[in-house]
Amino acid sequence: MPQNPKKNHLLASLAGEQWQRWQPLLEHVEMPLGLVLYESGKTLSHIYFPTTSIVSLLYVMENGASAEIAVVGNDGLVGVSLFMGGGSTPSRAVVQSAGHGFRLKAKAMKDEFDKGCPVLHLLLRYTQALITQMAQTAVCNRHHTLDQQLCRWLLLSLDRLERSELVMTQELIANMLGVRREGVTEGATKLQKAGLITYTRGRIKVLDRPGLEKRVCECYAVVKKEYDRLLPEKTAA
Amino acid sequence: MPQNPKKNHLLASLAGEQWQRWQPLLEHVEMPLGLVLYESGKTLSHIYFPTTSIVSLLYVMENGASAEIAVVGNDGLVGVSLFMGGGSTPSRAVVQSAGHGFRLKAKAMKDEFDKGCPVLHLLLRYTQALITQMAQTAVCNRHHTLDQQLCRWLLLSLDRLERSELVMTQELIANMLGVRREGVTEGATKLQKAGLITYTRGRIKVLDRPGLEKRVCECYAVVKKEYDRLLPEKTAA
DNA sequence: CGTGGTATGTGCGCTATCGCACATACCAGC
DNA sequence: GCTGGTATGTGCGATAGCGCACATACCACG
Repeated sequence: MPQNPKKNHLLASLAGEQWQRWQPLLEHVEMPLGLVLYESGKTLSHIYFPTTSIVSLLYVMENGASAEIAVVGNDGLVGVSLFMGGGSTPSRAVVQSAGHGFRLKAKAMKDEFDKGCPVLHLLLRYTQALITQMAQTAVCNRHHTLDQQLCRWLLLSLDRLERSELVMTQELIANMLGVRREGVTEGATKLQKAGLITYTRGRIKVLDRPGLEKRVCECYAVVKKEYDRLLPEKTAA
Repeated sequence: MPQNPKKNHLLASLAGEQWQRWQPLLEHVEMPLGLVLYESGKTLSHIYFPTTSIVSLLYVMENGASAEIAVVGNDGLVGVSLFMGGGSTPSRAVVQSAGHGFRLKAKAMKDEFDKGCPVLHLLLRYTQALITQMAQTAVCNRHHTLDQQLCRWLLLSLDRLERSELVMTQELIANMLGVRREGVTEGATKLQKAGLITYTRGRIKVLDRPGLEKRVCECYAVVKKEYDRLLPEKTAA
């Protein structure tokens, strides 16, 4: 049942009276592959809480090339700029793995945030975790090989879904990582030959997660550790 | 007089009663080259407001290589994790250009933040601007040439100082950009030959700022625009 | 059961950057 | 004014990833 908001870890950690207030405001939404939740520079109308979907925050360059800045799944929310005060960002949010989620009207969100301490602190801690993911993306882009980045990306995505299978073409992954499609093919072939994954026409199944973790660069662990530290409720769930 | 806290744009935009409360809490500090304001993972004791110095947030990898995640100067503050709730981050903050600044005790800062709306919103908007800088660093690392990144770095640093001269060896710049020192030498030589800068043993003087802006990638403008949008007080100052 | 479109595999020359090894050039202090 | 240390310039082979051009393979739909 994708209709359960509590599948989102942030929503899951809302308690008592807070939850009573939010529950009626949450609107269940389907999130098909490719749906754009917000466009660069546009004011956000809603804030999204993915449950069974994954959303990429990505920057699209003038020449059309792109690069992913961060991934958001059932661990978080899309649209921090709403409560951070900017109302928009220079990035785009696109559904990268189809599924479901919930959303909250911008105004309702902002009122809630300004009102009070419990949510405020939770949301800010989440934002800090997201900052870490962005920072680490920058580092990884600079220093690590395509193979390592592919592993990082797979693991980050897996952590944000319940399944061990991703519906995702190599072309799409290449857009996210900001590399050539052929490069992803090569990397994926290596992983396949090593028996870590199998994939067929847009479906990647992870067979050996520990194997991926052995190949990934330190960036993955840094991000994971920081999410666990800042959002311990999630780990418990 | 580097003793004037109002040289920092965030402090400058504090008004009336708010400012009255903060002023006595601010401690003037000298910030020599290489000073580490906080270490990866360590709890912050103070929050820093640079006035005439520049601080780099940088991630140091296991193998010792590094990459800059963002630059902070008189436009902002070092230590957002304090009010974001984490208290630490996986990055290090190092003084990259010697100068002065002010600091505030962690506890005082946190109390102020929790207390109230006016500062809270200012600080969050600043944090969002910082997020943009990080995101753009990731993009730039992925897609742009060393030459372009060098221009971006010079411009970002210049914007955060009052002078048009940077005290900075090529070795240091290389650490920030996460590239080889020789690469910086090459890039800098090109800029020198083009008459855009002159430099001698750790001193870079910018002769032709518009020239740099012509060479830089879009990343610089994206970041600048977002800072201006989110922190309009600064532009006025 | 063929057919067209999408997804994946592979080869090849090109370029930016790396890693390393030096050559020079500048400055400070004796 | 020499000398040692730091900063900068340069050359060269190695390589990861790019751009492009195709070859194949799979699936959906008629």
